Amino acid sequence: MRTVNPQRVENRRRQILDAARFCFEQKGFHATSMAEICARAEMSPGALYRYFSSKEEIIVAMSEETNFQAIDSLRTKTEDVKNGSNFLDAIHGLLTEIAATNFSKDQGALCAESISEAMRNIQFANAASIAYIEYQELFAQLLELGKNQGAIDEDQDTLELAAILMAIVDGMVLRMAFDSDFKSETAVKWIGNLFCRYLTSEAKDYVSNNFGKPICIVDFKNTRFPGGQFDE
Amino acid sequence: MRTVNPQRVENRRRQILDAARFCFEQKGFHATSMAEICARAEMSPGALYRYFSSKEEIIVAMSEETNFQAIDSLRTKTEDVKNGSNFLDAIHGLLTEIAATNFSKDQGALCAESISEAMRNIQFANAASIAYIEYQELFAQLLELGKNQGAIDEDQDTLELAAILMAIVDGMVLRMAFDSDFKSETAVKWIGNLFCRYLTSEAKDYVSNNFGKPICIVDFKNTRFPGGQFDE
DNA sequence: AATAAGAGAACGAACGTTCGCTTTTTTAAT
DNA sequence: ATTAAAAAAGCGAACGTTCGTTCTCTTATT
Repeated sequence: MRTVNPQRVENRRRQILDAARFCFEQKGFHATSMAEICARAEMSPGALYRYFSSKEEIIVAMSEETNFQAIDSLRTKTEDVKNGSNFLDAIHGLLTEIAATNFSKDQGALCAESISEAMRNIQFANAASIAYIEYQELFAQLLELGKNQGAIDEDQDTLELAAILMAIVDGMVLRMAFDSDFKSETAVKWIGNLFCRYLTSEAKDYVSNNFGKPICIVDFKNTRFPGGQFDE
Repeated sequence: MRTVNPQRVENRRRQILDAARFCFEQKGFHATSMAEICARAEMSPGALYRYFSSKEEIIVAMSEETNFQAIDSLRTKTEDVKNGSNFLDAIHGLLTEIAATNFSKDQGALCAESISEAMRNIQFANAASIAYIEYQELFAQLLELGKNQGAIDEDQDTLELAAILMAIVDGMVLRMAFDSDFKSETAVKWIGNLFCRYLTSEAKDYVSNNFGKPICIVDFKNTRFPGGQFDE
């Protein structure tokens, strides 16, 4: 009597999710057929359906994975600041990371389709909604730490500010999908620029004193922001 | 010998586009079947296909119509400022209009799906791209007029600023689709808030002097911005 | 009479999923 | 160690459904 091998199951699921992500990024959820995922995963439909019971389940699993990674990264940053790191460093690092993983045509397209999907698919919407709220609350926590360090005005509603900044990042991501002239560097520069406009005058002074540029045109990409340069 | 009646053709196309828009807003492009559009337009497939040769053609036509309307509205606003209207009034009016026509769950969903569609459908992408660039250039013109009125810093790249503001509005629209707690009023308030952060100190003084609030928490919705209140 | 306009059944392709069968692997008895 | 049983794993053709589109026939209009 043969028993299931959990490790093999895990490997197979990994293989399928990787294949699915590859396809979805290039063609989107609906334009990707199961046959294409099977081909990429080097697996027959019969085999694939042993590990996921539907296409929808694959979409949801892949998205949950993405969400989890984003939240995990933000959590790390927040912990760092709790443990004494500089708030502006953390923001800078976060933005760098977001730019690296999300600021591309493919990610923009996937992001757009995820939002469409959330509108039509209740299971997907729930997963996304939970992740969104968790991210927002964590981000608000980080901004709150920014307040403690005197970088953000006391009277800002950090939860709302978090939501707005997230929406802005999304807007940039989507614009990137849509307009190939809209570059990652432009988005990073402007997110830095407008974020700086929400800094306290103390935080602005700190940046100005260190880098000798008026804060209103500070450029995360081309000036040295506390914490160093963008790689590449 | 019977002749084609151009008026009837126009009416029929109108009927189809209205039906399509209704369906697309609720269910999206791909989830809406031709049968549903036919039902809503009270027309058989045979009849419908006399006026549009494919579903794609309907999608493109509907989107072009939307784009044209948005551009036309912006053009009017820009002309007004050219003819001596106050720049901040125009921005306020524009935002009011955008909020009324785009800040809803359905519009957000449609916007997301349009971006997805543009990624996969070259014809759609071209139409959207042309419209986007036209909108951006017009908006930059308007911002340039804002410079002339001393409301925006001389050294701002208005074309880039236009792109960023458009991306931000898109981000809000999409967030609204996704998160039912994210209200139109919140989006309007914050767009106003952050727009104000790009105003010159003269423009800020103008707002402060008239409304006695520090510009950094100015609220387009709850304070009287030059040009009046939001309806409803 | 001629043809535009419309109706609706039917077609055909695409696609997610299933099903019957084969192969591989594990287990346990010899 | 060998082997046979049992079930897991895998394969791929086929199924059933959905849906965009077409085709034929009828009706309306000039």
